Amino acid sequence: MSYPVFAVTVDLVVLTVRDGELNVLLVQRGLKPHLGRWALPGGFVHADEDLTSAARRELGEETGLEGPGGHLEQLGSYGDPGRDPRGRVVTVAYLALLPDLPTPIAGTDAAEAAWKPIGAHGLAFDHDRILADGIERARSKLEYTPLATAFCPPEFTIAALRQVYEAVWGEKIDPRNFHRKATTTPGFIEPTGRSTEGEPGRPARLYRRGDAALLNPPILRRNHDG
Amino acid sequence: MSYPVFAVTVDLVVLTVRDGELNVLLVQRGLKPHLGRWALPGGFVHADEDLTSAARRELGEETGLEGPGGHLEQLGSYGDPGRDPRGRVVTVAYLALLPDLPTPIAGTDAAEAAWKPIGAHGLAFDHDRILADGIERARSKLEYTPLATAFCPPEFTIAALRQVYEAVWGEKIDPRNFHRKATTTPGFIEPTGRSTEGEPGRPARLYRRGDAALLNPPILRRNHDG
DNA sequence: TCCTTTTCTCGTCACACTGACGATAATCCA
DNA sequence: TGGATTATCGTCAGTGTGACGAGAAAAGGA
Repeated sequence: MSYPVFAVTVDLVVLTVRDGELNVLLVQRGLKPHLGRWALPGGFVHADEDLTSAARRELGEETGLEGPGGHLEQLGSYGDPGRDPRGRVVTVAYLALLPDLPTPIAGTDAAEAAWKPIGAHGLAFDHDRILADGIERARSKLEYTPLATAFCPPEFTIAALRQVYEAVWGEKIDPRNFHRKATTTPGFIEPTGRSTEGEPGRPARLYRRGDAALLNPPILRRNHDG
Repeated sequence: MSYPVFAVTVDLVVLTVRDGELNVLLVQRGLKPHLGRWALPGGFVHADEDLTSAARRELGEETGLEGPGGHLEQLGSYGDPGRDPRGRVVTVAYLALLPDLPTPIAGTDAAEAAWKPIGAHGLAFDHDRILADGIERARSKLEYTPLATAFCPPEFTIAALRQVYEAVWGEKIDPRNFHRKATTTPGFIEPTGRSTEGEPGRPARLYRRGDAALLNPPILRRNHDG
């Protein structure tokens, strides 16, 4: 039996919230093709490596951290002929949601790595589309899952959680209604008993993520026809 | 630059509703490996072929029909080393939802093709897991999208639409509440003006799918902790 | 024809959830 | 000490939903 030969890569859409804004991890390519252009971090899947393991390895190489917290899931595969001038390359994209981390480190084949606000970048390959798909997946998952906590450190305030929603969705949310929603949705968050100190305003109680896999009822965006 | 070499296949989770039961299209393998075992239909991606095009081609070869109606979307990729004894094979799984069709035709490399009720099959490769993922995707999508109409012919009654939900979710739904929900959710279905004839009971109005991409508000299952 | 059965369609009611917003509590800072 | 700031709790009207009653419109049998 004969069949076409492919190369397989993983590419990562790594999202975090910095200063109330949704950011994506990009690398400046240090190799051809698209040398010097910004792209999603990624690389070839090794010969005896699981797809998810490859994604985790790349994530560790690019961020230097895969510690507790955070979230990694498969986003989808992209394999148009001609998407990579080197030949027939199928990429399996993964979506990672991380709490705000120190500055990323450049990988071996990247000249530079940096957090960038989401928006119009002219990324290499078909990475603009992959990024758009990842953002839409994140926006959607915040509605039905407790994944917003993946953007937060292990202990967080309800206000910090609300700011995650506001950053990812790009819309303001009433703090009082969100507080009620977060505290009454079963399994979403659990109180730790501790509170913040030294911050302006009334101290806020600290929570950790709950054990629910789905939010019931969900937290729905106002208007999204997409 | 050197990197590992892969083969890429597409596999299809083709679902339909027959006699009030959710069915999946399976083929009996006519080639090694796993000769004689049931498996999801699929095949290798051609040298100059888009992933989605490959999925559509395989769907046409297996069902003999890709006419109007129905739905096809990418489900996910599976690439564990060792999932295929022939070597390193990554498969891109697609989910297809179709109205009840005539008996499928066996493809070139399949001994037989048949609709089977979903349940415990000992499928070839990792197809049991892919099938489970596809079913869960379908169940979830029925909540937030008008995709239940993909299981129906171009014109259908509200009762037929409700039976799709009941078959996919495996739970009974109150006909009166579902009727209210289906008729008041904007963009879900549109009346055609026609009605059924010759069936027992009061004639039912016929509808066609609306133009909404998302159901707002969604139609939520009762209890699903998954 | 008349009655029963079947299924569709419309209504009602209580309850839960949500958005809008007021009010109070608890801290920091000048 | 007083003002600014933020967190937390309450209230209330509007909306959506589950449970259920009841009428409408056909087929089929006595």
